[in-house]
Amino acid sequence: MVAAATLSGIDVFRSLSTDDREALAGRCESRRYAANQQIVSYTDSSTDVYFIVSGQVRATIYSSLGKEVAFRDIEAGEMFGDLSAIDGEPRSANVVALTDSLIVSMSTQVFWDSLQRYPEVCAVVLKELTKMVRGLCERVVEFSTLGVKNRIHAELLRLANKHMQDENSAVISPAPTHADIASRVSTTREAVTREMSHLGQIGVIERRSGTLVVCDIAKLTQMVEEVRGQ
Amino acid sequence: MVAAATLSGIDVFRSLSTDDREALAGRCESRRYAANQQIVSYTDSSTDVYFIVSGQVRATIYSSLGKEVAFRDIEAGEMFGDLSAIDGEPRSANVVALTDSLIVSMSTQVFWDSLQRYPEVCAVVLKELTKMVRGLCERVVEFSTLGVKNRIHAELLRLANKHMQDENSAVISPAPTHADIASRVSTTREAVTREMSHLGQIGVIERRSGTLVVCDIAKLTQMVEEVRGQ
DNA sequence: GAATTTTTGTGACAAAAGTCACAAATCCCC
DNA sequence: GGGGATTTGTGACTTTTGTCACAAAAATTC
Repeated sequence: MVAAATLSGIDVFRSLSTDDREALAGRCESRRYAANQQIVSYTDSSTDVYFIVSGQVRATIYSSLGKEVAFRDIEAGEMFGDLSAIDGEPRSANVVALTDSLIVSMSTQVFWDSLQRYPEVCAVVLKELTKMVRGLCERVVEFSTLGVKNRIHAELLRLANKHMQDENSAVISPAPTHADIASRVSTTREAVTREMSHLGQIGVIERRSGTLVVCDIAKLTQMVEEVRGQ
Repeated sequence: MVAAATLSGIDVFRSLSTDDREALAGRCESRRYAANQQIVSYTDSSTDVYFIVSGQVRATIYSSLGKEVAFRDIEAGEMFGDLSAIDGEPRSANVVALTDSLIVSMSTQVFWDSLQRYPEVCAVVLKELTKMVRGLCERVVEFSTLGVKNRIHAELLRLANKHMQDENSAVISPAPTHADIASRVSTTREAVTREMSHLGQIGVIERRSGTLVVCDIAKLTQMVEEVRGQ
């Protein structure tokens, strides 16, 4: 059982009236997860849908045997587990809490009910799926057309755009580790280290204590498409 | 204006009653496209949704500058252009007719209407999007974890699964060109040629006139995950 | 069925990316 | 504020992938 107010922070339900939200809240569960705790495993066959009230969570995909790929980080207000709820197939990813998190879950049944009953909810879900498709397309194109260095640029750019400070610079805090970036663009930690120190030398990024500063977004933007990384 | 019968071949509308289909058909247009004719360009800002009544069509994504990636082939009964209709963003891909095709189009407005009015339609659209997400995830994982040879195996396997003949073999006709396969898995034509002649030597595939025969699907399946291509 | 045009096959070489092995720098926790 | 754990930096080397340049084979066209 969940308080109606809890759902007001969830993107998908934001447009509902308080009454509707209350009705829905009565049919959800909520639970806390500690950092590093597993929430969904790509082996299990549950089909619940989850909503992050607070905290942050990471989805990791696995290849048919073993290797893992950082897939996406999911923030407060967002949803995950919808794929399995929609098509009934097994989960596509492992989901682990990055920080202590409060998470609401809903059965497939209730989820479908709400999609049918509230067109606004349905619209938001459609839009989220669409956004995922576009994001994934971008990633596929990136893998197909960009070399490792350029993919690193692209990833830094994405990070920068999420943390814009002013027109041309961004402060990313806490700074992601090189290994982290490497896993997102599928390369090795070493390649990231090398390229990032190069970017440091030419003054595009800078690192101070625990933060990463992108000083020249314009230049980085331009570098993404340049074939020669140097 | 479109005959109601025309829509009965479209997956998304299959579940509707004849009456509903008729109502909807009155609000659609239909048009023929010749092979190689462009249907949607990734530059234009239309937001119509298209449904393939007959024929076959190919969507190609473009990177921010120039390079193209074969994205997916779309068959009779399927839909495209839904992304832009849902989120209002520009088209993500070029779409070109592969064969002479008959295509029905529907305005964004009518599309949303039908999503709201007919829950079955909405459910199918949600499922299609989900399927795209899963397919793209698979592709991303593939790029991240598999080398070129293994990606070629995986692509052949996908083709084979679409054209199964019996338990362990498939006949693909017409055979795709090597350049075609190369573009789907993002490598060079030469790499495909080399790997395919190797597969021929070990008896996994065989080519006869215009067709490609996968004789040993089991072996191919096993090879996808093997690190050594040989 | 001769002449093109497209596809396929292959070798030699160049460039890109990954691996390994360690040293140095930072971070974090009592 | 010392000490262990984690993260970063870097060189040497291997493997993978792509590029170029042609020749051979097939498919198409007229």
